[in-house]
Amino acid sequence: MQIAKKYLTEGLIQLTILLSLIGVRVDIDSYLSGYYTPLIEINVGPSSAYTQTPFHNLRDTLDGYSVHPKCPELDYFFASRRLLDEVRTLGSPRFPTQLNAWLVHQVSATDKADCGPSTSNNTDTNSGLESPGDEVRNDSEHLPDSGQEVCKTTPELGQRPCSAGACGFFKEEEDVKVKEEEEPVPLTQLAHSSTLEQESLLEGITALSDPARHHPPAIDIDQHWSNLLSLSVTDLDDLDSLVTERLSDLGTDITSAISQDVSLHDAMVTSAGAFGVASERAESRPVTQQQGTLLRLDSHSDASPGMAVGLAALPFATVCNLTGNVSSHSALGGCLDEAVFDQINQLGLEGLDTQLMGSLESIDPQVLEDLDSDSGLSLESSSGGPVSPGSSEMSSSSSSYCEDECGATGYSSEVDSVPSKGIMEYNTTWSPIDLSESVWHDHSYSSPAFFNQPSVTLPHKGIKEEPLSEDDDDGPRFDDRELSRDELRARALCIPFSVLQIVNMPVEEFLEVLDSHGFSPEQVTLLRDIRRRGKNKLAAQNCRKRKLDAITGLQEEVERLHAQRGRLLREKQLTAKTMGAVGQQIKQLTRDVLARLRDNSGRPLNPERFTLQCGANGRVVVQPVRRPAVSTSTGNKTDKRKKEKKQ
DNA sequence: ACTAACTGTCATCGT
DNA sequence: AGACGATGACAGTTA
Repeated sequence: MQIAKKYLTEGLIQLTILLSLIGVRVDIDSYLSGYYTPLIEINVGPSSAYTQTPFHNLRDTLDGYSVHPKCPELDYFFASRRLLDEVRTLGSPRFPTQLNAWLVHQVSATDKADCGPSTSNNTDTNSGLESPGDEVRNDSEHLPDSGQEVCKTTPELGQRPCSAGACGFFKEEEDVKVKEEEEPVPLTQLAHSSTLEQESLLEGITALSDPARHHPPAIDIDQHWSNLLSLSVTDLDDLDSLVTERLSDLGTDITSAISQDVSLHDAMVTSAGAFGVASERAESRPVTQQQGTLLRLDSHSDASPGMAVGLAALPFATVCNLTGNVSSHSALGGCLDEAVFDQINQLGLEGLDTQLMGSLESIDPQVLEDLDSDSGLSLESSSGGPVSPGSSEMSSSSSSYCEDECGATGYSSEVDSVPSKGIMEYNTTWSPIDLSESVWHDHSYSSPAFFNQPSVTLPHKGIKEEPLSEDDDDGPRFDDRELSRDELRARALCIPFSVLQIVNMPVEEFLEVLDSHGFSPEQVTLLRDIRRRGKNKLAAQNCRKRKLDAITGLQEEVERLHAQRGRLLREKQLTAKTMGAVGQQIKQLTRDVLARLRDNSGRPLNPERFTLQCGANGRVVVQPVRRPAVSTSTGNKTDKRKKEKKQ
């Protein structure tokens, strides 16, 4: 998931950069939220919740190419990633995406305050023409002539604290975690490093796109577009034609360029403090809004490869040169109309990966503290159900025991709390892998609360509990919660590990814990029992799930066989009817033929005494009807009986 | 009170 | 030998 997110984010960021360079302001947050809808569908697979996958094994194969055979979701996921890598190696800058949110207009610095962190736009329907509505008109009225175009990406990409893929890609995130141990930095901020890195990159690139600093030469707009479109002669013919059509509309108002589904407030960022404002607004945005956008926006991953060659392949300078012209709400705005965007939406974006990632490496971790990611998808996409209490505490899951059994662990990965001190040493050694998206349900050991709260187990009935607010303190949150027996035992024996930790840590780590902490024999026994019971609990859940699946499969097969039986019976009846009809026809034909034949005496043949036989060579011959052997046999029998009687 | 469904746990077996 | 997964059986809980 993280990898998919990363790719997606990269692509969108790159597209955003490109569009910003030509003066188009893009709201990618809503798109990013919507992108995960299909991923959610993947994650809510039927067996995902019960699949126990030793993802600590995957830690050693961060590329993820070694997929546990029992995790089809991961298999699918890594296969997709591998395909993406292969596509990457081809050098073709393509990434199938679709953007549904666009905004093309300028905003003055004074509008920033007016716009504010509104959240209404993201909950609008897909028809972007109606969503911005009045605001579009207002903004168009406020369009300053000297307004600067600023590319803004709302950092709403909720970064899961850990996932197999993310661990492989965001090394710097791990570095941040190490640093986090030194400084009590909220994990919430740290977990979104990927997004922040991209923003940092954008911040650096914005200088290039800033018309105030980068005044492109005044070149004819049509020539620019000709250059632009000529780069995709084969794949963008439609786009070309569309653009040509749109060129006739160059005189239209700039507001017409707002094609669809524009999250106006999110997209409007003035030139002053672009990213700061963006980040602040991102923080203030309610998560529920992200959910709304997540459900509202659709995303396509099936974009035709042919369309993948486009803006991403544009020379950087060419795009830059367009900046000033387009930003001045010239007639080019008409070119950026809906139909054109539909084409552009499918353009590939991976061409700049290397360059961008290189810039991402230079992220300043300190910046992460100022930014937040609403991660409108983390909770929803991961749980597929009620948010587990304490899900917000998965934080340390980004750095702790979210390992294999996280398959049944559920929920998510909202990162916001302080990691458990007792497990800090493991936080640094275990790669964070968040498989919460593969989880459907709660289990005692799966509650994310246990990551941070040693010796605390969420009882099963905790599923029905309302999700706790994320800003709750750890202490009272768990005091009023019923503890499992193992948690009570662990507390009684002062075991500094939560049940979840005990269960989920790799065996090597577990043995090391047993050896290095100087536990008493009772404590060791309890630790082993807790681990055994926890694993067995998950195994039982998995087993039951498989059993139900098997039952379901058998029921389906029974239904299928019933249907097949009925179909065969009908075929049999039909065949019998056909055979009967054919037999009657043959009999009738035989009678007709025989009636027209004459014997040596010139008399017609008796149909009862003669019949027609069709030979293998196709010849038809008249044969006398053989008396049934039964009659002879019966005669023989009667003879035998007579003889017996005589005897 | 009874029942079905769900869940945790134990014992056992195989890998 | 030990860890682990799978699974049947049993018991507790809950609706």
